[in-house]
Amino acid sequence: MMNYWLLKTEPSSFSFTDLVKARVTGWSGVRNYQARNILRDGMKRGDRALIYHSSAEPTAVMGEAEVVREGYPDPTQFDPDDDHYDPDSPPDAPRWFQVDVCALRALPHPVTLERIKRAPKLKDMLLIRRGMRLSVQPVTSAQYEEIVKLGKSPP
DNA sequence: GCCAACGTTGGC
DNA sequence: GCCAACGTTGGC
Repeated sequence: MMNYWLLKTEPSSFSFTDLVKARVTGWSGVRNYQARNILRDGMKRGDRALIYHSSAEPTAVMGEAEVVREGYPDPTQFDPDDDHYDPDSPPDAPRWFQVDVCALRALPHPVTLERIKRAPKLKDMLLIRRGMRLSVQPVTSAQYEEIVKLGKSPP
């Protein structure tokens, strides 16, 4: 049973292009408990994820990725030189987790937030729920397929 | 456990 | 840069 997700990233720090270049990447730096629970318990090998650019021009789903390693402790929480260092995370019971993802393919036409808001089939996406800021969130298979379909044609 | 103050996210 | 809508922290 495959699950579907959406991962937000700010392209100024890590873009979908960076993911393509890196091939396999640890999705590190998530510091929200709800998102942590999804990374630790929800995401399974083979699951698919939409990669979304936030705080970008335009804000849009850029491409697809696959989960290639399930949740394990995010090493950046123990690195004092890292922006996401968490001195309160116990090494024997790490607080923050990450998965590894691999880029699958770019959408030929990135699906902008504006377009998502206009698509009737996408009206229930968590992404466009008011105040919904989760950086790791579930999507339904129908929502996932609709985004991929929209991404094949210009707006 | 309540809740005010504070910090963060993220669209605009 | 603004600010709404959160989430977190910490005094009580």
